[in-house]
Amino acid sequence: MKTRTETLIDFDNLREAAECLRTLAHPVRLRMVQLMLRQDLTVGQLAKACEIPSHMASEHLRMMQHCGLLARRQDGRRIYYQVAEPTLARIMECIENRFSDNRQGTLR
Amino acid sequence: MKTRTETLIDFDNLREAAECLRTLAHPVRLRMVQLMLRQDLTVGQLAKACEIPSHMASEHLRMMQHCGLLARRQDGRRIYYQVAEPTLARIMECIENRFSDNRQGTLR
DNA sequence: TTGACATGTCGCGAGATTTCGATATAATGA
DNA sequence: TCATTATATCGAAATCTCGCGACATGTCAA
Repeated sequence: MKTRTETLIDFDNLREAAECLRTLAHPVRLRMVQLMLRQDLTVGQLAKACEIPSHMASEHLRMMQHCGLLARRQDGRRIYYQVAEPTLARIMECIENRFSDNRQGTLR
Repeated sequence: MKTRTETLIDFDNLREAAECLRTLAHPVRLRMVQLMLRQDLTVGQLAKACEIPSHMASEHLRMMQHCGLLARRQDGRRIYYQVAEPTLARIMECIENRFSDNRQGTLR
């Protein structure tokens, strides 16, 4: 049986969690995660979908890989990134539920 | 039946989602949310629990209220904040599962 | 080997965020 | 009213982030 304080995260882990969230907290990176959860895409395809130059897409993806959210796979000169952290899919579900336009008006 | 593109959030909403996540993405604010999900606490109590001066607690709380995550209730000169966004509880569950120390080693 | 393509790295300047002390407001009790 | 307590606001300094152009690397096809 778990007490509630067992799930109080210690401060070092909170710092790490905050870093991951801060990395995720960018409109382009959120879109990229949404796309990656739906299909396998290269850096260039993700860049095009987000309407940014591919060298900037590369940087966003590197940031997310760096904090463990993404994994990288190479195929020739194409690089594919995919979601590596299962929790991320669940968090995106929450966000999609809350921020999709086709929702029954709660807040705002 | 939903197609997947129905849940692709438009860019304005992504910006808003990113702002909420950025607001959440701070170790002290994460701790505060954890505490508020467990019990009703005043600004001063939250400040003490987080070992920060209460005027800084006040500022963190204001930020979270500003983007709709918290609600504010006054009782005399005490102010109580509480989680107003149901999604936040679900996101914190995800984070607690992923970052609690008593977990079966997945990443890292 | 050469050229083109795909991705990654570097460093800059503008702007945002964090932390903090000082000060302000507002409610309470003596 | 006056002092005290609880919370909030302001403004400055240090630090971090964003978007970008310029350049670098690595892979392939001819």
